[in-house]
Amino acid sequence: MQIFARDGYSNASIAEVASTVGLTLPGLLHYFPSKTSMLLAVLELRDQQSQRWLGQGPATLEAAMLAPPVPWQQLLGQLRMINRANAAIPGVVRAFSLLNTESLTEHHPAQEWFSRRSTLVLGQVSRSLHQALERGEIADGIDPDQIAAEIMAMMDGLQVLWLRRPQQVDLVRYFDAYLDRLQAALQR
Amino acid sequence: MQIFARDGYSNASIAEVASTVGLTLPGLLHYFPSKTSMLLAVLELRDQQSQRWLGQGPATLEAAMLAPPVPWQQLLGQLRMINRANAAIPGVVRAFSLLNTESLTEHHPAQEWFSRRSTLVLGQVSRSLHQALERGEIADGIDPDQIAAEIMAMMDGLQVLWLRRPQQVDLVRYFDAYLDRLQAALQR
DNA sequence: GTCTATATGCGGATAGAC
DNA sequence: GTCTATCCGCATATAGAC
Repeated sequence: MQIFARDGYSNASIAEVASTVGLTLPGLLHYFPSKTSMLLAVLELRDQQSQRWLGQGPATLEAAMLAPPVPWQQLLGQLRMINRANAAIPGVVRAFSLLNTESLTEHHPAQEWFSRRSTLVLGQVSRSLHQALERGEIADGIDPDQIAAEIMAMMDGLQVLWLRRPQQVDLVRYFDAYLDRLQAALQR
Repeated sequence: MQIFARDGYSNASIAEVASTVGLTLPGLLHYFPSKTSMLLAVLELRDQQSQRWLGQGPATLEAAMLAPPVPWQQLLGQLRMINRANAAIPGVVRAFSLLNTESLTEHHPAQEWFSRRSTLVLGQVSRSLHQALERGEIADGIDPDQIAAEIMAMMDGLQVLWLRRPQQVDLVRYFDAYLDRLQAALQR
């Protein structure tokens, strides 16, 4: 994770990972047979972490999509908490910001993972808002898909800007301010 | 630009650039003495393009920061137009999205360029809003720096999401919807 | 201005000893 | 389980002929 955070995936050298953990390259490759398998292990680690954050939710991502939607106020609260937690682990955020765009290239081993992640996040937010619409909890004319994409774009975009200018960009305060305004607009 | 758009910078091979334009590698290096110089040429090209978009504005970026701020409504209109233009050139957007995060790594040759770009964009938006505040054109309690970072994060974040899911994410409509709501909130 | 040939280095991965 | 030695490919860049 440290090396991927510093160099991204394709630019990282697993030989350096090996020496960092006090092994030679073949020694490390005994545990992870290829560079790709190392990356997938890191992504899997993140999946486990996410599940811990989201508490006692459904076990698999598919199950989460099938379960009844989370109330929208609660969901936005969860996103605030995730963002807050992210602000304390810039290395992890860095790794995933780099991997996120890097995985836009063809045949990238993390492509599936990020595609899946966006499907999940967009889907969850969209479904929550859709439910709120049906119940008349939020204003008509709201497009759940648009709002969902907006929120995800803001989270990821703010992270990149924060990584570039940590002194000027306050990740927590800025995201909260954005969500405050969004919530006010939705409720109207 | 094509090759950088497909592979990013460090992953791109200038030998492939050479063969794409019908040259051998040394033939290409006759014009661009190094890979880095090619990248800088691409960035410079983008600078020229930006200047054309922003019309008859100040010639240099420094001059733009010293000139009186653009009225905020007009500035947001310019951002809408830039976003609209971007939607027609996914290859360029792709190249710069990849380079943007890639340049977060140390010693990356595009680091300065993107750092400078963020300084400029954040500064311009922030100054416009600051002026509007002084004139009482927008609501008190607005933080110009926060709003500026928000807008830039949204532009860059939406681009990445759009590149990943072009079918689901409508770059123009989503950004306009976001700015509509932001403008309404500012004016209140 | 463009080429062939080459220098040089680093990358991931494997063979096989211990 | 970890090592040394090695293979192989691809990268940027250079030398020097034409």
